[in-house]
Amino acid sequence: MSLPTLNERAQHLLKALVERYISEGIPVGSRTLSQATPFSLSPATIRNVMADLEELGLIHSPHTSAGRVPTIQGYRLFINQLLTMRDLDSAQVDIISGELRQASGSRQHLIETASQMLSHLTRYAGLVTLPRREHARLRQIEFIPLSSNRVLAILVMDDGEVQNRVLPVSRAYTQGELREFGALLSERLAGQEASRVRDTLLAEMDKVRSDLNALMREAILLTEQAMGESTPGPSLVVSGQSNLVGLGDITNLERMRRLFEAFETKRDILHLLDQSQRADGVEIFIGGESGYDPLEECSLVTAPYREKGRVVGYLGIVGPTRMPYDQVIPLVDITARLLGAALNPADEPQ
Amino acid sequence: MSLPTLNERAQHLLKALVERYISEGIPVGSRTLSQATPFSLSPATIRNVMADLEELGLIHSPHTSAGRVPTIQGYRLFINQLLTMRDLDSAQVDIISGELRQASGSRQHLIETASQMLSHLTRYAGLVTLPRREHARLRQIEFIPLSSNRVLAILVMDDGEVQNRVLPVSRAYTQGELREFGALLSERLAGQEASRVRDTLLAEMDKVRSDLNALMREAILLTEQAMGESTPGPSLVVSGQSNLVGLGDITNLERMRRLFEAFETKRDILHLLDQSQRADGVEIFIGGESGYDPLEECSLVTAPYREKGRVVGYLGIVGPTRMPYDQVIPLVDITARLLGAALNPADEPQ
DNA sequence: TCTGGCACTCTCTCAACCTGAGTGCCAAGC
DNA sequence: GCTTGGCACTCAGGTTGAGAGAGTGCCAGA
Repeated sequence: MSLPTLNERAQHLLKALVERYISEGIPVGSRTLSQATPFSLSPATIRNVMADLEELGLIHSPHTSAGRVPTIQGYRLFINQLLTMRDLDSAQVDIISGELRQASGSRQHLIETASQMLSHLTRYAGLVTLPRREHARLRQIEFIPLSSNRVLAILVMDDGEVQNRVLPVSRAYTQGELREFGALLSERLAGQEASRVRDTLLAEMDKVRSDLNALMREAILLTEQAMGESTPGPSLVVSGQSNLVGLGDITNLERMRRLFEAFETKRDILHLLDQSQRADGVEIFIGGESGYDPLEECSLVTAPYREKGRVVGYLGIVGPTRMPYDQVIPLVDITARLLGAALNPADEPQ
Repeated sequence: MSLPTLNERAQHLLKALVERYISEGIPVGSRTLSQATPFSLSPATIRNVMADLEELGLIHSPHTSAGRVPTIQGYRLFINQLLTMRDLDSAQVDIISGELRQASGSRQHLIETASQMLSHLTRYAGLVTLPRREHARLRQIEFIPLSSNRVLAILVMDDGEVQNRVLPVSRAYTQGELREFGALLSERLAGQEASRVRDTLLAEMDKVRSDLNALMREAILLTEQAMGESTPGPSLVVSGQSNLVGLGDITNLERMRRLFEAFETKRDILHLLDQSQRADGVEIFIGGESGYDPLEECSLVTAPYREKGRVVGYLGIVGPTRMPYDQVIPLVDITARLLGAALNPADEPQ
């Protein structure tokens, strides 16, 4: 699957062809290309080069008398070697950072805003995964009685995230009892990373099992349960899906249905994003490269975003394979950076 | 806009025609209808009746040599006067109540499950509004310091709902100070309905303004702010949108795009559901009856659901106008009832 | 190695035509 | 007066064939 090496002329022609096809959306013929390129080659010469490119699997004809269209490999070579990025529109950057600043009150809101920015500015579908919480530290745990057999557990994380859950319990507890458990557990667990809390709790149970009274045991179970089902909501925020409806490139209706189904299910796309962590920056899956069938006629442009230097999530867009990569790639890149910046709250400004 | 009254024969024929059209999806001709009806009338006679029905605006021909199709008014009359409901599949009822029981741990999860049930069982899009919280009572307020200029406010409601929000503050507060505010406010406000908390707070401020210290004032503002932006997330849960993609009836691609946009925006659909409160039970908007353009070629079947006897939200489905109402209506109805039952947690079982 | 020329292929569009389905209307029958 | 069979008419949809347009492949010559 390695990309072939091309001489300068072939590179130039492939670049011109892909750019032309991206902007016009119709197969590019030799005549068109001969006019669009500064080499001033005749259409016939160009045809020869195109025949070579076709043999290499970089372009192909939909039919005999149509022009040429880039294949997935053609796009891949174009993006890897030939693409010249467009400068970012500074107005766009201002919009993104402004909106993100406004939303910085709530993590959830921040993620949603980032997703919307991506979809609005690209006119495709925007994706953002919720930031991973495994490195967040526990600050406090509280239990509040709701009724004789239901207790509300509240977990407060160091960064202000709150998780809560109603737990069924086997007997009634007083407010005092529950407050005491909360204080006890908070003391033991505060400052620990959430991902380790479970282990600590289990170890604790082993260590002191004999003199552990039933209440403590129950409290530990409660906490574990509350930690376990971390984020109940969706862990992927999709927006602007409707942008993909009339996109023309996606002709087959059944295929479109499956694409939307994928957006609803979220699981597979999330998995895909999680796997894209090979690269440090923007990563691109063209057409079937992702190996995920519903995205067959789409491209996925993703980037990781960071909190305190650690990658905690991914964002990106899904659009047609025929997409102005030179604009979209920088946009996804900058959005990831700005989201990262917005996630690290500026304590003590000035 | 009042519906015409029909003689028995016309009613019978209209009913047969609508049922036939709903099941087959192609315009119904006089010949077909003559075979399908027990009256044993000749096609010619039926043509006469159909001409009358057309004159009344209940059916119409797509073109000269096609059969007849119900108009919106035809559907309306059919639903209001002619429809005989199908008995509910008891297996379906079991599925719904089972899934809802499993999800009863979290309100959010419950709502999402209900929406998914609706979409799975109808094969259309399911909608559920989040339950209105205005009658929930406040149980407790807490403030937790996050950093020198950010405080986390947590509101716990009587039913176990928790809302939280990071608030920017102008100076650092100690944990003790904040705990004290929380206790004070909790005492004043506990047991009040959330919708009145704001007023109470304002009155309180007026009453004791002179000797109110800066901290108290700030705490009140904090609380108000936290109450104000009640539910930050979406207040409508949509699922199974992708079911509507290949639906055939929705031919126009642009129309479909706008339908999906409507699902994303949510606001207008939410508004529509809120306005459907005239009726006590299931309500149906056929095609353009809703007055909302993106739903032009769709029908909306909704029902309110209750908590403690009070209507707190709406659920329903969006599908094509040509829809098996006899099955969908009972399904929406029972789902609303079961959701209501699941929302009222059975304290002290046995 | 590049170029012009030429035959060839294929899609797309348009118009003409045919068929099948269903209607509207009319006159005859019960 | 309602019902029925008959008949002419209309229209959508499928098929066919011709023509235009675009682009290619290949070849011979510069």
